[in-house]
Amino acid sequence: MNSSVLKSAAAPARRSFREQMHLAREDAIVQAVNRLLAEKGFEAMTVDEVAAEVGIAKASLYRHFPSKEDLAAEAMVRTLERAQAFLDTLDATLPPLQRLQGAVRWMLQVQLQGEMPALPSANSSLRATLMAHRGYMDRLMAVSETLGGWIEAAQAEGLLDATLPPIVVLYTLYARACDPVPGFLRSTGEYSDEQIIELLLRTCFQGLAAR
Amino acid sequence: MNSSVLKSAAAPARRSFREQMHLAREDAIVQAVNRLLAEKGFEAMTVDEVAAEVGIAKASLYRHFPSKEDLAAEAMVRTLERAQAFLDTLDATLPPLQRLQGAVRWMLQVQLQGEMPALPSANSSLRATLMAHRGYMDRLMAVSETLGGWIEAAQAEGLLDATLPPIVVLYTLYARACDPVPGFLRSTGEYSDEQIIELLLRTCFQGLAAR
DNA sequence: GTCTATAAATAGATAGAC
DNA sequence: GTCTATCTATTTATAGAC
Repeated sequence: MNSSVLKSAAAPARRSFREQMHLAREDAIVQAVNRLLAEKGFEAMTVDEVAAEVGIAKASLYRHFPSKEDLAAEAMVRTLERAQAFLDTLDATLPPLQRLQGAVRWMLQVQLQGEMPALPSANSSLRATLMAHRGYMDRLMAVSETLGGWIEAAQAEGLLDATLPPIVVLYTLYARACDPVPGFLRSTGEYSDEQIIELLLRTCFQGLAAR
Repeated sequence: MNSSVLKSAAAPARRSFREQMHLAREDAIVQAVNRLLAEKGFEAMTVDEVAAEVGIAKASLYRHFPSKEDLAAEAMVRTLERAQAFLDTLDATLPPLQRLQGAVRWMLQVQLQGEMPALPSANSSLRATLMAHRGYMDRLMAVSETLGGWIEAAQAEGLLDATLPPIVVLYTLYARACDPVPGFLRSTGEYSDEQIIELLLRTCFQGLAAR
């Protein structure tokens, strides 16, 4: 056997394997960040906790991500990608209003599973980082355009209140991702997660007033 | 003149003056805390910032309050007292549904004025402090009972969705105090505060779906 | 790339003079 | 009661050996 043949055949495979390991590790990191962001928010989450949860040294974390802000931004990006992927499965299979309800249902499920990273509060250091983060903003725009199209379609069909500006509807839907009500309801122990989601969908789309 | 007479006459007045100064200072402290809690939340707010905003040394702050948690708890208590005082002005003057809407309107106004302290996120160190804080819990119960009575009355009148558990309605109303939508809408520059409040009242009570 | 060890900055809280 | 100065713990981030 020619060693150069071996090399040319094995080298790509080994690099691919390494890359997969690398990606798998980064995935574990981002998952831990996601969970901690959901549990306690950006300010209260510490890099030490992330490292401990992943099971690696803190210095190793900084080989993967340059800062705590970038760590959080990456978690946000992954969540937006998950969201877009889910929206794509809904697209064109249902009437627009039901697609919007499906989107809210998904957000509530992810939140109740403890995997929805908390939005940065008004003046967080994270907010500036995110606004300047190209990957984040691009994906946020993509999701917003998908939802925005559904909103206008649902309004055109007369099923969604057409007197509400679409931006108001969009923000109201987004806000379900960090709604404290699901957590409060769960802490009462009175309702299952499925019941909580159905209740929230009703208050969101039908409102509190009698119909 | 008998000095003991002078003393007995003057001493209470001087102590009252001192007490007023004391209360005025504590009020300034709590106001600063309130503003900072609204702006950046408990974790991101630092005691140094509070001291700087009040214009006193940090050590002086700790003569008034034993810890950062107590500082925040006192701000919460004051806000609950303001809320209860406002609710009392509404009581028995309007139908229950309009009283509930008035309560939400008040919360949104206070929030837009930057005076609504942010609720503690799920696992905040503040949460444990608050749950054990007698003054806070008492006032929270009082507000909840007032609102709870109105909710049941509005449901009995058939104006509020009677198929929703009252606790769900109560939590949904409370959540308006930390709703991120008003801030997002304001940042677009498209709407006045009054318009934002009316839009939020509509989405809250009428829902997003067409009627 | 991972680790241990440590820097550098900042947090909450306190000591002690006045 | 207020101040300056400081303590102690914790945080983000890095250096340098392997």
